[in-house]
Order: sequence, then C-alpha cells, then structure tokens
Amino acid sequence: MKIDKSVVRRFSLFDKMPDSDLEALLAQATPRRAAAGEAMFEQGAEATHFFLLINGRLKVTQVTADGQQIIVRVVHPGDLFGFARALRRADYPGTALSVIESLALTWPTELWPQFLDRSPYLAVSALNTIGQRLDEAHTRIREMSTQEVERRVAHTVLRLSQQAGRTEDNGVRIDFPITRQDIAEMTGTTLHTVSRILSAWESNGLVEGGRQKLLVRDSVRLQALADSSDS
Amino acid sequence: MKIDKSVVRRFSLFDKMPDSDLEALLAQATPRRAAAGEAMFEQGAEATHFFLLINGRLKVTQVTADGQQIIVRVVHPGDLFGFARALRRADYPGTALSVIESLALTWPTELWPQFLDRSPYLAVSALNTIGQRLDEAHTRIREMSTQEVERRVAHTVLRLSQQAGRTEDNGVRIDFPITRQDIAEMTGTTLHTVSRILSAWESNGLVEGGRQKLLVRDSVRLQALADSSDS
DNA sequence: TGAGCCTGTTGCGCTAGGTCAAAATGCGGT
DNA sequence: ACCGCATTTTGACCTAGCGCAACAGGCTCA
Repeated sequence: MKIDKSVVRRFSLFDKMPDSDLEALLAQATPRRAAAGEAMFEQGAEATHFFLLINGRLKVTQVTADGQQIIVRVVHPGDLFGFARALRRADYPGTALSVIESLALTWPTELWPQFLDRSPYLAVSALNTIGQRLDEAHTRIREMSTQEVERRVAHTVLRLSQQAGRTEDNGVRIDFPITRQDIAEMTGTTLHTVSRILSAWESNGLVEGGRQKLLVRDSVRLQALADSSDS
Repeated sequence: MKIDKSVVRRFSLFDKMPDSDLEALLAQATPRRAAAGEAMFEQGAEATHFFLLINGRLKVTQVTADGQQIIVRVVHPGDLFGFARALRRADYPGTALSVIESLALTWPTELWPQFLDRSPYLAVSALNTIGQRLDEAHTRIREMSTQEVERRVAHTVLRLSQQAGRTEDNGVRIDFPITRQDIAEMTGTTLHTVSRILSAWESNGLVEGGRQKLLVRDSVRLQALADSSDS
C-alpha cells in the first residue's frame, strides 16, 4: 500500500520539506494499521522501528511491577512516537495501544539518523518533540506534587480538548473514545473520583459526559477552575 | 583559569575520547564557580550556555505560578545540565542552584552541535542522558500515581544514596547537605510527613538523621520497604 | 430481543497524609 | 558563651480522596 505525500503534508513536521525529500522518506516507510485495542508495540519489546501516526489515536501506557497501569501520553495524528532507540534505549518503555482504528508509518530504527538528515527542519522538529515530552513530564510532576485532584483533572481535560478537540454546537468534543478510567490513569487518581468530579461539573454545566464521551461546554470556567485554588 | 583534562577524564562522558579532542573541547570551555546558594542559571532566563558539573552539587528547581517549588533533579559531578537549547527551548525551564560550592564548565549553546560532533561517543552519551531524563521523569510520575508517600521517600533516599553516597563505617552517607524540605519537594509531599517517616525509620535502625544530614544504615531493608507494599 | 458485559454513578466509611501550632535542637556569627 | 535563625520534631486535628459495594444504563453479539 502506498501513502501519498498529500496525506502527510499537513503535519507541521514536514512543513518546509521539499517534495522530493518527502517522497524519498515515504518510499522508505512501511504502513502499519492497528484495529481498536491492538498495540503498535509492547512495553519491553525490542525497539525495531519508529513511528509516525497518520490517523487514529493511541495511548501509550506503562505497567508497574505490581500491575498498576498509567497512561504516559496520548498520541495524535502527526506525532512521532516509539523512537526510544533514538535515545539509545534497546526496548520500548511503554505499550502503544490504539484507541480507535489507526494508521501509522514505520521506519526501521537504523534509518533514524538518515531520517533526521533528510531535512534540517525535521531534525529540529524531532528535538523539539523530545524537549516537549520532557516538559510535559515535568509539568505533570509539578501538578501531581502541588495540586489537588480536581485541578489536575481540569488541566488534563483542557489539554485533551486542545489536542484532540472537535468543535460542536454546544462546546468542544474530545474526539476519541475515552473512559473515566483513562482520565484517572492520566491524573493519578481513581475512576471513582474522576466520575464524581465529572458528575459535579456536569450539574454545573461545565461539561457533558457520556459513555466514553466528553464534551467541554464551558472551557473558560473550566480554565478558571484549573488555574485558581478554590472553586 | 585552566581545567586540566585529567580532572574530567574520570567522567564516563569522555570515556573513549582521544586526548586531542578532549583538549580542544576544554579549550573552548569557560569555568563557572558558584558558592553554596548561588544559581548557575535561573528559570526563564535566556539559555545562553550549556554546562558540565565538575564538582559540587546542584539542585534544579521549578517554581509554579502560585509559588510552590519542586526539585526536578539533583545534578552530580560529570552530569551535563542546562542544555535546554539543544532541545530547542529558548530559555531555561528551571533554576540550577548550587547546594555546596560548585564548579562547572560552560559552553555557549551554539557550540552544542560541534560538541556532539567532537566524538561519536559523546553524541551517544548525550542522547543517552536525555533518554534517562525522560525515563526518570516517567518513573517519578508512575511512583506518584501509584505509591504511597513512604515508598516514594524510600525510593528517593535509595536513589540519592546510590548517586551521591559515600560509604562510612555504619552505612552510606548522602554526600551533600539535604533538608527534609528538599526530600519533600522531590517526592511530592510535605516536610512534616518526611520528618515523621525518617523519625520512624531512625527508631527502626534503617537510617540515621541529623541537621541536613542523612545516613542509610540498612539499605537492604530500606529497599525491601520500597519494593513491597506493606511494612 | 434478550443476555451479558462494560462503563459509569453514587453512597458510606475510613485513613493517609495534609494543615496548623508549638516546642526543641543545632549551628553560625559576634 | 550567647543570641538568633534555620531546621527538625511532635502533637492534635481534619479532610480529600481512596476502597468497597451495590446498582444502573447502554452496547454488543447471538
């Protein structure tokens, strides 16, 4: 199967790359499809490829020694992921699970240096991405250290609505199926607490819930809640 | 002032670098000394240099909008730090505060690419370092999400004793001044709770405390406490 | 169309650990 | 040797949020 360059051109990663380079890059890639619930790669497996998500949605999870799971990150179309090897890791540190039917391009890890050389913009973008990952991680640590659960959930929901929001009549819809459990694993709490918080928000008109659904109705008030200490 | 290559040779970063390259690298560096309590760079300042700690000890802190502080990382001799710019950040994301009198080498950020090119080992090490940072951050997130405070403190103390431990007659001493407050900011809790925990450990013979001091007497039992759920 | 399952809701009790307050212990400077 | 400050300890109290449990509403698959 062949991926046309028009499909990936919209991603900022390839913003300023000449057509010829982009085509060469795509020629080296192998597409990889994963149905909902299927993994692109598993935690601990040898890192043989790195990936670019074309469409769909993934969650990267880690499981602790005692079986607890956390969601490290949500992967959106246009994101590079699974480039562990680039940071000199032999195996994938997490599992990339597709939440909905997803399509990614894959390249063998050996091609990473070549991938970066293909264009100075690409190299910059890739480093940028890594820097952002670090930032996000530290932000999360800061939030978990200093904020109570409700504010953390607010931040997380807002982030999701920005990264994966589709505007609707009465608000911004999170554009992929997400459970209370998922949100709990992203904020370091339990699904019970998340459920309670969302219920409270719903009766205040902040959001609108549903089975694996979430609609942010009033992002301004939600933002206010996320920023200041008391409601 | 001139730094001799023998001083830095012991750092694994320069393990396999030829003398000539190492000398050239040092020739481009400017030493920077900071007294205890002084900052090498401040959060938000333009990232003009990257650093290598020669000796001393630093803590990298971040302050939240509402004035709360957390400790992102402790920097040990031989560690690269402040290479924000390499990840395409314009400013330093945190403040690097020296805990004791410290000496670092600094290079202008423009030299980063050149720095990496100097030796393939160096490039690998640097990427390695970034990968480790990400790992550490995720480990911390995982711990904060799933473990109770006592286990987190145990992990943190053990990590410190491994990274900055000096073996003494009756245990391993954390080889720089560290307060209960510091440990609290590393684990996401309060100094009160840390104090209580350490007191309890002290009466069980696990550690020996003191003003800005900490000695791990029984790392085996401490490790056991860190690994399993109940005492 | 119904059975079963997955996801979400809600009540209740409990406790880890935060907050507030006060006292004790060093430690450095004069 | 003494004063003042920073750090630590400890107690008492209180609450956010976790664990447990029961139930309800959809969705899926036969």
